[in-house]
Amino acid sequence: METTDNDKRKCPNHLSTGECTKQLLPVKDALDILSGKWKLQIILSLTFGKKRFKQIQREITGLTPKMLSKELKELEINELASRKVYDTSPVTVEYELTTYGKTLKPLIMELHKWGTKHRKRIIARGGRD
Amino acid sequence: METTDNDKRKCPNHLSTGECTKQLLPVKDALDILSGKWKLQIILSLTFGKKRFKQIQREITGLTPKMLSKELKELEINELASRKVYDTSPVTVEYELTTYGKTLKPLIMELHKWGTKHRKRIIARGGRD
DNA sequence: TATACTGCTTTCCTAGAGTATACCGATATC
DNA sequence: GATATCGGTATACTCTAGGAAAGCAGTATA
Repeated sequence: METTDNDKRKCPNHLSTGECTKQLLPVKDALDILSGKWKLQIILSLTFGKKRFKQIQREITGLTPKMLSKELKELEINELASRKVYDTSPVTVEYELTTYGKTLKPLIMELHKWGTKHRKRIIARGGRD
Repeated sequence: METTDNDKRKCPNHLSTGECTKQLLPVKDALDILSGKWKLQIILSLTFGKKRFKQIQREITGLTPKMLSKELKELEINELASRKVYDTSPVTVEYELTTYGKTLKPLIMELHKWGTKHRKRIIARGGRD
């Protein structure tokens, strides 16, 4: 399936089609976990420290409890965030990035950096589209 | 709407709710453009050099012409990629990252780096879930 | 008694993301 | 004439991300 005639013909920079496809695999894996409208925003919110459910919801505009709950579950399953329940009065739940979740920081920071420049750009042109 | 009682109460690390929300804005903007299953994969593919339609499709497994066409249009609209048509025999079309599109490289590289580590992790546990 | 807060869950719904398949005109190859 | 390649478009369909709204148990406040 690799190094066929098809394979070597077009990709510049010494990369065959098959090699390019290989380069894409990790990106695909990352995207599987991180894609969607909310996940990276939630993770960014948690990089500032542990947070409660309502607090996260308050910070992220437009985020409904249903989505937040769903996304937090997925983050837990993928071991990016942890959930701690405290047996207090109306129950307190805290979410926090795991050690593994914290490895996403450089990525998030790049996203934030790029987003900041991009935001300036679209504002300079008077809004988007 | 900001600096109310609500505002200062819970966010640790000296960030009020409103400040956290502000930090999230650029990330939201970036996500608006980059989210989805294919866009970042296409951009990564183009960081290796200019490519033709079919070549991109060949590299990215599972990508249908309809989606590719749609995503490329959106990348064009957002000035991340450019499209050049050559008046050859059955017509040649080449896609390339714009200068602006190239500013995404560090982000893509972080994604690739994280994805690589993540991939090892999930493979080590024998698949995901 | 009524209202409001917390941390959710549940139900219902829709827009649009994504898939599958076929087709187009041109040109070239067999 | 049959087939293939290139850069798509058309049609039709599935599926799920995401939104709106209500509810629930427990506490508190009035």
